Amino acid sequence: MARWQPGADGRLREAALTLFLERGYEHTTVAEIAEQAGVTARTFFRHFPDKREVLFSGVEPLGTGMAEALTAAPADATPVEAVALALDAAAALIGGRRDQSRRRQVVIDANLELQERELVKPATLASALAAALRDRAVPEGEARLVAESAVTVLRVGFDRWVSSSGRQGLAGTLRQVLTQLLALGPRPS
Amino acid sequence: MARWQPGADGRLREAALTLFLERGYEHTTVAEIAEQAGVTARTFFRHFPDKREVLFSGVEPLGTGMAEALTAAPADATPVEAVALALDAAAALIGGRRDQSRRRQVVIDANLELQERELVKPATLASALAAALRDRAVPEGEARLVAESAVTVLRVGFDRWVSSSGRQGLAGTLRQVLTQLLALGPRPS
DNA sequence: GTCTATAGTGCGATAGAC
DNA sequence: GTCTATCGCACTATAGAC
Repeated sequence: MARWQPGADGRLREAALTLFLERGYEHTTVAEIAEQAGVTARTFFRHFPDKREVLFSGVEPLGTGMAEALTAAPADATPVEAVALALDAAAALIGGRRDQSRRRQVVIDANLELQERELVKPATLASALAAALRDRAVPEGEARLVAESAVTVLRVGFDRWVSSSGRQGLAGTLRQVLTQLLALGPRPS
Repeated sequence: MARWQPGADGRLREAALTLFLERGYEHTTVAEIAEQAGVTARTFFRHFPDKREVLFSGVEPLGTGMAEALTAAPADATPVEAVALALDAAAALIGGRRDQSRRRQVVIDANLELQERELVKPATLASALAAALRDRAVPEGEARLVAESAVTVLRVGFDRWVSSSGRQGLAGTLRQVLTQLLALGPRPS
């Protein structure tokens, strides 16, 4: 028998989510999470710098993945088209975990400290996307605006998807929200 | 002579901003701010629930003002047209204090704790705007998206305005960014 | 570990506007 | 008289210095 089971990372995430839902974030200790995942507290901190991070570290790949999609988009794609591809990439990354996303949202909504932390994510994500757009030779002003709007679409779409009955996938929801945003024009007088 | 001079609120804000710029947020005590404003520390806390808030409480009227503008917009205005009016209201509220806004930004950019706090503001603002839009019988989904986009425009435009040479007023900048956003369509394939 | 400075609270008293 | 903004002081909690 193996000395340790693989996938400690995912088990820790799952254990944390379960326990946070059961007894609340503040009333759950790292030791309890580790125990439920079959590892020691020391191992927890090897995977996550602090207790909060077990809920948030999963979203870093999102920024990377979306930025990569922007970079990989055809050279002749408009900024908006490139962003649409980045949103597809985001959906591919988290679209399969709707239930987990919903549980995570419940935990965060119940804790003020986590909510503040949750706000940092879209802000850094927007910066990353803006940088990737600038690398595509998109002018500074437009890059910032398009990146922020992409994050808006992601956030609004994600919320819709999480709280919906789930007939539509995340990718479809994001596309739909993007379309809705682009259809807001024409310019008012 | 009066026992106390009126306008303690504004004096405290100004004193705080000046001192924060001089010695940094963390190296300025509430007592010092109060002294410079000609009041006691106890009075500071009667105006602001905590030290950070002296930098942020000024933006609450922004949410109120924008929400009121949304409510007051003509009944036949589209959501986007109503939002344009709300952005005008925002510009009227802070457009005259470009220098103060810039100084405030310098202070916030120098302190992580303040940056986190700064992220909460747009989030609550978006909620307020979404609520005001729903009161205009805008469907839930669209209200959320339009409100978030309005905040995006406000944030991007505000940044441009603060860091620009200032030939263009805030109102003009916001209108310009809104136009740019609405011009992002048409929908990509 | 102790000591100190600071953030932040509770409450009674006071001065002036109305 | 009420109402509001202030002061003054005693207090707790905590973060950092030592």
